Amino acid sequence: MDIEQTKIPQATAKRLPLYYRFINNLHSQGKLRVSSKELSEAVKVDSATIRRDFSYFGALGKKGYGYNVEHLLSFFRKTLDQDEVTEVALIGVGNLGTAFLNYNFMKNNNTRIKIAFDADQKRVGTEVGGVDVEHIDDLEKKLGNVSVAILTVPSSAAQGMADRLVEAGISAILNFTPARITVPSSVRVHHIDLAVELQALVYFLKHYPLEEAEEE
Amino acid sequence: MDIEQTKIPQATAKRLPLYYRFINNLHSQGKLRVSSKELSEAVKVDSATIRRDFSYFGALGKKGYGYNVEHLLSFFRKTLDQDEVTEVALIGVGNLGTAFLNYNFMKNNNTRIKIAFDADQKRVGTEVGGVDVEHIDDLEKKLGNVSVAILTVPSSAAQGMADRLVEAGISAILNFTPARITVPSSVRVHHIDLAVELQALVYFLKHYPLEEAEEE
DNA sequence: AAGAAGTCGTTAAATGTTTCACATAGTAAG
DNA sequence: CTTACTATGTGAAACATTTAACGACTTCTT
Repeated sequence: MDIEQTKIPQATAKRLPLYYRFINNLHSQGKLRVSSKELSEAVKVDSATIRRDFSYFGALGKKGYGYNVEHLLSFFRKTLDQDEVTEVALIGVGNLGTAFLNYNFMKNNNTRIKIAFDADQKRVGTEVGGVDVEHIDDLEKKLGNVSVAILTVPSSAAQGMADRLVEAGISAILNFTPARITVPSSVRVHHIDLAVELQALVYFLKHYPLEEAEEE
Repeated sequence: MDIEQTKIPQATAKRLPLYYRFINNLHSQGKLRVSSKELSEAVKVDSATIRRDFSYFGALGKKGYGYNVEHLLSFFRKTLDQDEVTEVALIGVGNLGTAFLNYNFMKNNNTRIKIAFDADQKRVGTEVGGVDVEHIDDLEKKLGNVSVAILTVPSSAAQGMADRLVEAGISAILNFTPARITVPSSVRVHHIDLAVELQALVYFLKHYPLEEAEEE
């Protein structure tokens, strides 16, 4: 079905959801056409990069005109499987987990947090952001065929939970704990390490001076 | 002072905080030496990449021996300015903001959230995770010489808040809103877009199949 | 209808990052 | 001391990504 798509660079793939959201915005605003230059200003990605990214999917635009918003939107919807919702489980309803549950992922999105798990009996049985919280002991029983998990547990519990998720058949984990988890090569893991992000920003700030402020 | 450091690749710079944390762990465990191979398994970064990264800072190791943990740690502490705390302000004490305030950034870290701001009078005057919450109207008055801001406001407020932060003299913004904010070129912005991260993971899962599970 | 202006899609060049592979220098042991 | 081993640091190759530049085609203007 998508043998060709395998050739799309990862850097491009990571930008697709971003493009999708902005194209969606344009569509809501009733805009009919958009150029790579305009889009570039909105998403802060070089216009040549945008044209290159789009070109991996064939000729989406028209020379001298730009891109038709409607067409672009329906194309991206297909490509990002916006019509097919991916169900997600959230593990660990602490502060960060709660933030996720309350975050409205559904606005432009193809993912739904279907179920949440926590070890704290006080939270079990409650509903957070419209999602039922189950006890972590029932993970295997209640996970169903959910294939993606968001891991927002304390880092000491991360590897153990990852093992259980893998055993339960999960295919991908979005890991928000500082722990670097080990999983079989068939499971995809993305790390988002908030402390590292903040430290890296501070490091860049101190060591990579930007040009001096130009007055607005 | 760090003319040489300007040459360090950004990809390397982003890994430094990660290395630092794991070296710190090893030190706490009383480990005296570590090889690039060992470290590689812990942080999930190729050992050649680790050696290359370290080499930008000169010869930190010894051939045939590896790296002295104590020495590595004190080197990284200096390099990442661990002795000098960078003060951070958090804007928007919603779910995500609260998660940040409760997150213990201080464990291995050179950053401290010193003050938080919110528009909701009910939150003003309270303390979350040990940080006082001030009213957003007092931003300019109470910001002091804080140079980094974490932006966890609704995306509709993002650009406006960014403008105020810039005006108030902030140097770097960690933007958790989906909005792509526009700032003068002297201000550094990093985006972390949770919805995009999740969508990208799902996209990779569907379009970039990993090798089949090898039994553990 | 013709010329001017605009914008894509792409070739080629530049830039950035990772990985291989090995000479070298140090360790460890007898 | 000598030999065997180990693991760094790095030159060079491979790989990945971005950016510049421009020919070709479309739309717009007169």
